[in-house]
Amino acid sequence: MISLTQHPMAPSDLLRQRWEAITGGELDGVLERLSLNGVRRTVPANSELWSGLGGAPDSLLLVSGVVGETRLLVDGRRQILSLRLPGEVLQRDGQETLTTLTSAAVVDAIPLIRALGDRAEMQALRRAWVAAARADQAMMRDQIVRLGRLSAFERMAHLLVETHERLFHVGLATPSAFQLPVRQEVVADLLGMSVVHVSRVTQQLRRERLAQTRSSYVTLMDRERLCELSSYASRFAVTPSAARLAVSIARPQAARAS
Amino acid sequence: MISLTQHPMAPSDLLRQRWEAITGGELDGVLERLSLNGVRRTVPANSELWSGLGGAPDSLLLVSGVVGETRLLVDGRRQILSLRLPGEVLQRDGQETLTTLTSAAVVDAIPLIRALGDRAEMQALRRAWVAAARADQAMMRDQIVRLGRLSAFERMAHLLVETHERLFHVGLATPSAFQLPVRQEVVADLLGMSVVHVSRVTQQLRRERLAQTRSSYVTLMDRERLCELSSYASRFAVTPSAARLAVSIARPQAARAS
DNA sequence: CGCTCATTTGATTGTTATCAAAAGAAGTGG
DNA sequence: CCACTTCTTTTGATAACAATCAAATGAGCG
Repeated sequence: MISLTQHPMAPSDLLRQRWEAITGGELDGVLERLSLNGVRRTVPANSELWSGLGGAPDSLLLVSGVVGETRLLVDGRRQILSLRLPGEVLQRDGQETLTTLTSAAVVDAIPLIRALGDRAEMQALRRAWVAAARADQAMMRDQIVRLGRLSAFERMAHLLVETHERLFHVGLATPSAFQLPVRQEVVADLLGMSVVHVSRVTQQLRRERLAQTRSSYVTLMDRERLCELSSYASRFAVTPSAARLAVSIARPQAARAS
Repeated sequence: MISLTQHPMAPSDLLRQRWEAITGGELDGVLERLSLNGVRRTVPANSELWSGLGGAPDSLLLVSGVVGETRLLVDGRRQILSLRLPGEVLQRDGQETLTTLTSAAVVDAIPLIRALGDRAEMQALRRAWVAAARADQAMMRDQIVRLGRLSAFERMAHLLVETHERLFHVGLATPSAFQLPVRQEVVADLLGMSVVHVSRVTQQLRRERLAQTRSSYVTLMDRERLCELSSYASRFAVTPSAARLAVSIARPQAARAS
C-alpha cells in the first residue's frame, strides 16, 4: 500500500476516485481539464491550515496527509470533529479550525469551485459535488451516533472501518490494511476518550483478532465482524473502477491477464 | 410565552424571524410573497414524517411541534441526532428518519425552494438559505462536541441554553423560559445518556439554581452561568427585530408607549 | 548512548448505566 | 368525582465503564 503522506497520485485522480466512489458513476475527463495538478503546497504537522499557509485560497484539495477539524475548550479539552483525508476538499469556515495532524500537501481548489458555477456541461461535476457534501454530512452524523450511543470498543471499530473504506476508495489502502499515522492522543480526541483507554481498546481489538495496529499501520483482520459489532453502514457505492481495483488487488494475476 | 405546539404565528413570520436572527439582516417582504401560509398539515406525535404523511413534498417548513432526526441501532439503542424546532425547513434525505416527538404542524416549503432557484432578485433569500444551512451544520458540530467532550451535566446545560436561544429567536420563548414538551427519554437519546441520569442531572440543575423544569416548562434561572459552564457560544447575531422583541418582553409598558 | 516522546501497565477513583421498585401524573371509564 | 390503568419520573442500590494518576516500558532520533 502507498504512503498516506507521500504518494505519487495526481490530485485530480484522487478527487475522481473519491467522487466516483460516492456517486457510483464515472466522471471521466472532466476533472483532468481543471488544472488541479498545479502548485502543491506542503504544510508541516500540527499547524493551523489557513494561518499557517500565508495567502492560501479559501478552498483547498487535500492531496496527502491527515487533517483534523478541531475545537478547543477553554480548559484545554479538545474535540476533533472529523478527520479529513486525501481527496477531500477543505473549505475555510469561520467557526472551525483545521489542523494538520501529519505533514500534509494541498493544491488550490479554486478552479474546481469556479467550474461548479459554470453554466456549461459541468452537470456531472455539480452532481458529484452535491453528493460529496451529502457524504460529508452523513459522516458527521455517524460521528454523532458513535459518540452518543456506541461504547469505546464499538467506537474504535467503527472508526477503523470507516477510515479504511475512505482510504480504500482513493487507492490508499489494500483490501484489509491502511496507514493511520496519528498518535493515539488524536484518536482519543476524535472519539471522546482518554489516551490510556485508546491504548487498552487497541489491545483488546488485537487480542480478539479483529484489528491489529503496528506503528501507524492498521490491519483489519476481521472486517466483517468489525462492521457488525459497530453497526457500520457503508457510505459508498460500488463503482466500476472500485470493482476493478478490488479485483486487481485480490487476484493480481487475473487482472493482469484480462 | 406561546405554546410550542399551538401558536398563532404565520409560517412566513416564523421563517423570517429565524433567518433574520441567523443572518443579522432584514428580509422584509420577500417571504410574505411566497405563499407559505397555505395548507397546514398536522402530524400526530411519534410518527415518521415522510411515511406518515401521504404524498408530502420533499421540503416542509416546520410550523409547530418538535421533530427529531433519529437513528436506530439494531439492538434498540436510539440516537437523536438533532432536534428540529418551529421555523426550520425539513428536507427529505434517504439516510435519516425524521420523527415527530410531539404533535406537529408543517406547510409545504416547495415554493420557497423554487424561489431560491429563481434568477430574479432572490439574492437576499439565497444568502439567508446558505446562512441557515451553515447554522445547521454548526449545530451539528456543537452536538459532536457535546457528546464527545462535555460531561452529562454540561451537556444538559448546553442543550437548554441552545434550545432556549433557538426558540427565543422565533418568538417562542421569553428571555428566560421556554417550553420543551418532550419526555426525559428523548433528552436522554439526544444527549447519549440514560433516562435515569437525565432525571438526576435535571434535579442537580434545579438544586444549584441554574435551571428549573416543571412539566415541560424550562426556566433558565442563571443563563450566564449555564453558558459559561457548558462553553456555549451563540450562533445568532443580534438583529434589529430581535432587539425590539427583547425590549418589548423585558419592559412591556415601554414598548407599548413607544 | 542518552534524550525525548509515545505507549503500555497497574491501581484507584469517578461517572454513568442498569436494575428494581416506589411515587407521581395523566388519562379512562364507570 | 373516583377508582383504575398506564405512563413517566424519581429514588436507592449496585455494577460497568472509562478517566485519572503514577510509573515503567518501548520507539525514534541526534
